[in-house]
Amino acid sequence: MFSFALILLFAKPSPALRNPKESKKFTSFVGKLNVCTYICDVKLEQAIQSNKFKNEVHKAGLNILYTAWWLKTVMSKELKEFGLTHEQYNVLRILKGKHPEQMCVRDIACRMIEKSSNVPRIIDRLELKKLVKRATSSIDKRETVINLTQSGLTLLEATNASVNKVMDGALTITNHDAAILNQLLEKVRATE
Amino acid sequence: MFSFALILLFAKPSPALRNPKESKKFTSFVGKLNVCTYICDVKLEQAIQSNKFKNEVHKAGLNILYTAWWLKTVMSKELKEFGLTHEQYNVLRILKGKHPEQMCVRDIACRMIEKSSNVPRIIDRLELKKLVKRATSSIDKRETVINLTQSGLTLLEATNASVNKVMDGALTITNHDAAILNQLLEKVRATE
DNA sequence: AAAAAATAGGTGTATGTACATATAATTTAT
DNA sequence: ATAAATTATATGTACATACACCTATTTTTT
Repeated sequence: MFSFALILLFAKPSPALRNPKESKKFTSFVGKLNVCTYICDVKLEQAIQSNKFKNEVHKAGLNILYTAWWLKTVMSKELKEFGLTHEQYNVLRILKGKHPEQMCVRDIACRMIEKSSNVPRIIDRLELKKLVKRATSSIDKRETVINLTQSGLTLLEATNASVNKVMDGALTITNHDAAILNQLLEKVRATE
Repeated sequence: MFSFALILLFAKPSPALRNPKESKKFTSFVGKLNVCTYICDVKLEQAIQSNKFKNEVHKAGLNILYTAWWLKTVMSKELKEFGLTHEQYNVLRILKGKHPEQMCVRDIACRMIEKSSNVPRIIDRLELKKLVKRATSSIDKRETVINLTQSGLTLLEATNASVNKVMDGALTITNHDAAILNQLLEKVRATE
């Protein structure tokens, strides 16, 4: 459902037989679909047209990167309906978690999934859309405190239902498998 | 080792006790370290300072996004030594896979991990650095064919060793666990 | 063969990322 | 109490992403 955009971009195989090796490799995976760019691809091998991985660990690294890209694409497609980017939505949700308390920029940055996101500039855009309000903290004048506006709150509520529905639909995994996946991802990151 | 940049940005806890609830939540996780931004964080809860997940599936979604960000950061740090970005490195590796055959832009795009990367512009930068060469295909004049130069090949070889070492060091998971992880990630994406 | 459709690549714009640096305010060290 | 260090935020720049749109070329349709 959210895959149409990419299908439009890439759906048809390259013209005919100019590159027969290519088509062969390709069809050996999935018949006549040009899976290399079909967003619903299941297999990493198809998604990035490679099956030469050094080992399962290396493959897992690529798999994590690819799955994250896939998930972001699915989410962004949904968020676009509401005029929000993934990052703007993330900031709004973080603010909601404390609402009606306000938060300073640093506290928001700490809770971002992508730590190096440039929070001041994301807030610039939310402020332009009047979804949040900025003010200087009276306690510490270095701090900028941010507050959800009523319209920000309303938009977020409207978005949440839609996003949750898509997430539930897209992530086809049981709660039990998800728990194992969570453990493994944390093992992956367990650099000593 | 690759975490210094972020530690510098965020390492010290907020000044004192202005927000005691906050510090408490924080110290209950890891003592005196401000884990929220410590790049080697193991637990997602610490990394994004939240433990209110709808369910394990939802948490897995965030965990995948966070792990991908973490992995990209680790890799990028290493690639910077060679003056390459993650995406430029990805394109070079894809070209190497076919070398000495040349590839057209579309074939490269198909193999990218992040499908919507703007390949022509990434190639612009590689070309400026004389790591690749562009030419118009004689068979189909719409196509631009790209070739690794000798210096591109040399740089890639130098980079690979370094990147593999870091990947092996960073991804602390057994081959067996990685295989399970790969299966689970493919289940996640198995939208019907 | 001519018209229509599709394809490959490129470009423009808004947004975001990565990183260096700047400025004002606050805290710490002396 | 003052100087030095730190903190919070913002800004500038290069690179990348997301998406719309453009042009030249090739393929398909008629």
